[in-house]
Amino acid sequence: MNYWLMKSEPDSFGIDDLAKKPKQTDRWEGVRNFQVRNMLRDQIKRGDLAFFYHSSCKVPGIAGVVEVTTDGYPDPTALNPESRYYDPHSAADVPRWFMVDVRLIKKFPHFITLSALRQYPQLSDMLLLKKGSRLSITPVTLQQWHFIVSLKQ
DNA sequence: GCCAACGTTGGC
DNA sequence: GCCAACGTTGGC
Repeated sequence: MNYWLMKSEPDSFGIDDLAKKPKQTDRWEGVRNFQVRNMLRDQIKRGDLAFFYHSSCKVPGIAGVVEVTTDGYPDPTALNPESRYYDPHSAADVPRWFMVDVRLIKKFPHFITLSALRQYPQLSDMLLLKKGSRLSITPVTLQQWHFIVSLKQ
């Protein structure tokens, strides 16, 4: 079992939007970066856990925990010309983009801000905090995971 | 295969 | 809105 951090812009889809979905589950669609695609296709598995991170907003940070409920499977929005995620280079028989489903496990009672995360030397190696790190999904180590979930809430 | 130009991400 | 950092594209 592995741990991840998944970014979403709360202005378009935040943790409260996930909470309103049936079964508090939704597709994590629209990833269009090859490194992240490879993670979704090959590494992220049903049963993995991930932090739900709010990015590109007034106060970025971790809002809660989600569970990955599927292995990676082809992202149908890539084939839909009406979708903002449409990719004309994608084809049904050769899927180019992948996604997983996620289910809300817990919204943190207190949002953990990015600036707070940066204060802990225990997290200095966290990929999210590395300069220039822009991937929308990053791995989290077991140690980092336990440290963050144990922060006073 | 190189690399300039361009596009995107995302914190600030 | 700015801009650093990084990814992608495409001419050569």
